[in-house]
Amino acid sequence: MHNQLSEQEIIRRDNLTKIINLGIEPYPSETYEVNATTKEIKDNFKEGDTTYQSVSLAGRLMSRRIMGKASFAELQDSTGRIQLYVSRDDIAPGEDKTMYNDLFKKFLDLGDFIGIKGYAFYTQMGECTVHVTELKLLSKSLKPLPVVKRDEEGHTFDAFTDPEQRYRQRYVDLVVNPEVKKVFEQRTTMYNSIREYLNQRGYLEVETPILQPLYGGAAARPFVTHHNTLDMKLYLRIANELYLKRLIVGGFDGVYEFSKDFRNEGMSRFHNPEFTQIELYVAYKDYEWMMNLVEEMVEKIAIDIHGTTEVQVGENLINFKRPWKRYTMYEAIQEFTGIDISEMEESELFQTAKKLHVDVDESMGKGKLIDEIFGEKCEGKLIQPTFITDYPVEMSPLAKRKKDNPALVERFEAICNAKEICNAFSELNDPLDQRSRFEAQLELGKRGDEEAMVLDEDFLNSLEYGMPPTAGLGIGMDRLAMIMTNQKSIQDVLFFPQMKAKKG
RNA sequence: GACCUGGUAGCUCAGCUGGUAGAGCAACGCCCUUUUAAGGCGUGGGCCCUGGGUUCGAAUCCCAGCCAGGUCACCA
Repeated sequence: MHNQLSEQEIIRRDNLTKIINLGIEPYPSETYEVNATTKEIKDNFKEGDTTYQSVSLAGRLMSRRIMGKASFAELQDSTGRIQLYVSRDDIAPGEDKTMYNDLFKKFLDLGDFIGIKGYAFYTQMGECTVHVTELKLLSKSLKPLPVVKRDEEGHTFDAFTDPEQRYRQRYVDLVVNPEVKKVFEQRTTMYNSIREYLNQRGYLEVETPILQPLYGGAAARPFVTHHNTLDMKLYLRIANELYLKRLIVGGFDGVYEFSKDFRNEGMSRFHNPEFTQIELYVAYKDYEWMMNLVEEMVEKIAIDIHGTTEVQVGENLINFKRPWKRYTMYEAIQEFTGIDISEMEESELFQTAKKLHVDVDESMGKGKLIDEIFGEKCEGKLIQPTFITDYPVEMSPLAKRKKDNPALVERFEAICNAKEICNAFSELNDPLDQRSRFEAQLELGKRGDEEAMVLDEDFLNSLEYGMPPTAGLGIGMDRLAMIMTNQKSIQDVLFFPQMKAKKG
């Protein structure tokens, strides 16, 4: 890093002092009253209308085309851009032409925040424009923004595309790439849609600890921290599952939380160290009931964002319209490999996996083998939203066993665009079974599995008081946002994705 | 973690098998009162990611490193 100023930065600082010398405050603090947005004017103003004849707008100056005593410029506010027409004798009506000749033409720079008053009209070229009668500097910009231009056919010139700069300086990305803002607005629509759906059903949005003395509810390596006063080790949560279930024990019928979770693992275009899940727990329900909820809720999300159940994701047009296809894991494997593994024992499964060229090794148990075959042969082919049910018990230490087959659990995932978008099950509420499942996890931990769960004595204590039959759900909000907004990388649905610190 | 690709002006990029660093936009100066991605003419602007090496000479070749993207591996 060098903190040498560039030529353009020096010029802008110079302009700043010239503005101050004119007696103009470059960073005024009073409210600037705005009575319209650029979008509103462009959408509604018609030639000859008496509306928008006294507008007040504020935003950034994004381009300037000076033609002597008159100029065209563009103002960008949070809703878009509109053209401004600035004539010398309007903003500097008397003898003193400083406002136009110096301030507007020389001392303002692209990116400066200005407030303008004026009236809307159409130019001879048919462009909706605001004729400026008053102009005020609201905040001076000292660094040059990238100048991105677009023509009528939507071709972009000199786009600001370098991913590293876009993510590290998201503020610049947002100013200059309007489609980026849209992604994040859609992400928020998704959250609002879910809140609306769940609140309407009477479920309570809650908050549970992020700093936890024990981490649980998922298989992952945690971040570790330390509390000075208590002098104790704390973990950043990897999930909030065990806390929400304690609330069900406590007597709530339905609780949910948008949970920022943290996992100390590798990064990829599907993994950021901190990410968001929504988890939902509803008493007296099971996973079948929860499947219906997911279908209905995700269908609503698509409609709230796009106005239709169909969403274009890369090459694929995905339709979230209910009902979605449902397979048991065995059925899915049979569908995509033609092999029925439902009656197979471990050795036969192992041979089958090898025959299918699935990468397996001797350490894998029956459940893991099935999961590997599914992951390798089926998941990638599931583009339209599909439920997969009945997972092996070994993979699911917090889920309830199936009545008719204790090797399986009442669990489902929804797969969409070849990726898991949710995970849900009938929650295990038998405290004795839960204890033995935790103990099995401890064994895995002793054998070196760094992601094995730890035994949470207080959680078991809560189950011993009694938890009603409960259905639980987790949805990866970032992954779902990627699908709903058609983005290839998780970094594109997070404002500030994690980046390695720059040296220097 | 492995491999591949990249890092040059504020932005987007050229710069071949080594010979003093280039374009467009942006900036600066001058001319222009309804123009439009880019009006005309002119002018500046670079630790060429960092550190070593080879060479008379390195943006370019070699080695090491940093950062990023992609593919794969790992992974609820």
